[in-house]
Formats: sequence, structure tokens, C-alpha cells
Amino acid sequence: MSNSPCVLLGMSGGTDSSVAAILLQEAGYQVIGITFRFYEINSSVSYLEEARTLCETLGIPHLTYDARDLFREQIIQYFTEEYMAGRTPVPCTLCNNYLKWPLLTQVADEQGISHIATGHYVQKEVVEGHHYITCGADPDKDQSFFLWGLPQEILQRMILPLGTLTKTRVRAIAEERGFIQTARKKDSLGVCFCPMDYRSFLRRELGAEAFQPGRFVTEEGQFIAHHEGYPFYTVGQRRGLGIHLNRPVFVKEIRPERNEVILSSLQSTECMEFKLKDWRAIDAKELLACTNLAVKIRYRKQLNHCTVRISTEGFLQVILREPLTAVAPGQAAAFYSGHRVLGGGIIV
RNA sequence: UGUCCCAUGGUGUAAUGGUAGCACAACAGGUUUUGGUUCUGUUUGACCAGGUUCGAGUCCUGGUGGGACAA
Repeated sequence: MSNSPCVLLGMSGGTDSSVAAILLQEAGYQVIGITFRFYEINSSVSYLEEARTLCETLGIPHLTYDARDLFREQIIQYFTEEYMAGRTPVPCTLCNNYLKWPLLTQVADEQGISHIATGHYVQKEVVEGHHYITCGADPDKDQSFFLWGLPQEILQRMILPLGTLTKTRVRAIAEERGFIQTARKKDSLGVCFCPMDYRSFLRRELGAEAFQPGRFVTEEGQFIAHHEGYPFYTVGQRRGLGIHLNRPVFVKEIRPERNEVILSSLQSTECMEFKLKDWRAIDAKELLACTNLAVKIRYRKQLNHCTVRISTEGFLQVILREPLTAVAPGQAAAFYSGHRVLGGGIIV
């Protein structure tokens, strides 16, 4: 018993991490559950109770870790700052790569636990000594897009019990084991700290006076109408602009310094290349030389063939084979070779 | 002042005299560990008054309101 391997499992209280706990235990691991307190809507801690109850039922230890201050500093502040800078943030990517997984690793170290796990729908692969995230088996749930920034130290310790399963199968497993309520929980939706419209969140966080009405303009700079303030719009947005031009128009660009939002046709938002900052690669040489490289700039969206090179300023320049529309600064790009995640970065 | 053209949802537009349709917008829902995209659905309409007709958005007369040309 004492020589069976230990794993620290991040548990949100939801279906996925609960089934991960069940599966790890059945696979013979000594599981320790940990629930991070990141953000609590209306001070509700029911998720903590649910995780703890499950651990009790399974007979495994359960820890909690209050990361609310860290989360506010690293994720929420970033989130509002990005919008105020006229960009579109990717809180889930940042949280996974810079907060959730590193914290899990840190606690595992403190507890002397070798392995770490979550209920992510992703798999792993080792190629030439490098550990890679690969796509989850369920194409509808694959979350590899969010995990392009993890370092080797974390990747090599990860165990991903849901990677080979579909969501349907995961629910079935919970039900088969008698965890009916767990099985039937709704999927979480949207940003964990902002289930409502992000605009209301910005107003609540920064105060209504932080936003000034500005101008919608054409690509030529011609005035179209007034808007409520540039942070309330995002590149590629079509609906909710509050204007009707008898043709569909999309947000092409946001100019915070002039409080202007440029509108155009969808076609006019197409581009053939863009640059990434804060980019990471498992193996930079492989990334630069990859002949079947593809990039994804949106979760659950199609891959686009591309090549990359390092620009003189140190950015990673992505050259597309087919154009992409509405590439939004602040959003993430993840690189794939087949099902393998080679790296990624933040669009500038 | 004369002649001609036009009038259909919030906006722009269709329909040999026969169920008023489409696009854009708005709203609601679905999908979703980011924003956005997208999908489905819903609401809203004949300038006014007469006439012809089994039946008028459509044809006729008058009015009202726009636009163009002429002076």
C-alpha cells in the first residue's frame, strides 16, 4: 500500500475531476485531492463541500488551498487590464499555464508527492525525450488548446485519466459507480469568475465611470455611430454593436488611445500572418522546422497550416497558408503537429 | 408653379391581381473551461381616404409626404 504511487489531483467539485479521482483510485494510485479556492461567486463554497464529500466517500485525503489573492492578482487584474488596453484576454490559458498547474506542482513538492493530475480532456506523449500534451480523445471536449505553455518539469509529472475518454463515457462511469448527482452536473460554462457578460463584470470591477463613449468608424476613419467605450468590444465581434447598416459588420480593430472601434466586412478582417509574444515551445528547433505545422487561434476551431520564424524583435511570426479572419490581439495561438502540442503564444 | 417617379417591419429591399418573403438589426435559446464566431427560434410591416374585383401591397381616383426634371 505505502509503495503504491502517490498523485495529487486538482478537484473542482465537478463531474470531470470527480471521475478522475475514481479512475486514479481504481488504477491503484494513492490519491490526494486538492481544491483550490480561486474565486467564489456570491461567496458560495458549495464546490468545496462537494469535493470534500467525494473524497470522504472514496476514503482519500482532501486539501484546500486558498489562492484567491493570487488569482485576483494574476488573472482578474490581467483580465481587466487587457480589456482596458484594447486587447482580448485569455484567462483560462493564463490560469492553466501560470497558476493552476504550477500551484499544483508546488503543493505536490511540499507534500512530497511525485505525480499531479486533473480532469482535463488531454493526453500525453513522449517523443525523443520531450513530454508533450496531445489532444483528448473526445474531439468535442479536447482542451489541449489551453495547455501550450507548460514546462517539462510539470509535463513529465502529469497524469491525465480522462484523456482517452469521451464526456459521455465519463458521465457513464460516474453513474455506474453510483455517483448520480456527480454524473448529471452541467458542464461549467464561460469564465469561472465571470459567468455573466464580461461587460457587466468590467463595470462592476472598474466602475461605470471608467468607460467613456467613443466612435465607431470605417476603415477610412469615417464616423458611423457612437459606442459605449472601446473595452466593451472585441475583434471579430458582430452582434451587440447597436447599429444597423443593412450589411453585417464586424469589429476589425480597437484603438484605445482614440477610443475608436473600427468596423468592416468579415473579409476585410482576413490576414495571412501575425506575431506572438510570450511564446513557448517544447522544442524550438522542432517548431521552426516542422513541415506539417498547424496553428489554432480559437478553442474548438479548425487548425490552419502555417510556418513560423523568429522575428528580429524576438516575436514568433506565424505565416499562414490560408487566411484567418478576425485575429484578435491578446488571444492565444497554439501549435500542433498532428495531435501533439508543440507550443504557443499570445497574439500581438 | 408645371410634369414625372416613389411610398412595404427599427433599417434596406422582394413578390404575372391569389398564404406579404429575404437581408441587416434587436431579443431569446443551444453550443462552450477565454472573448468572439456560429446554429436554432421569436417579435415587429402595406402613408391616408375612397373605388374596381370573388379577391388589391399590386389596378383606378383624390389627399399627404419624399425625390427628380422644368421654370
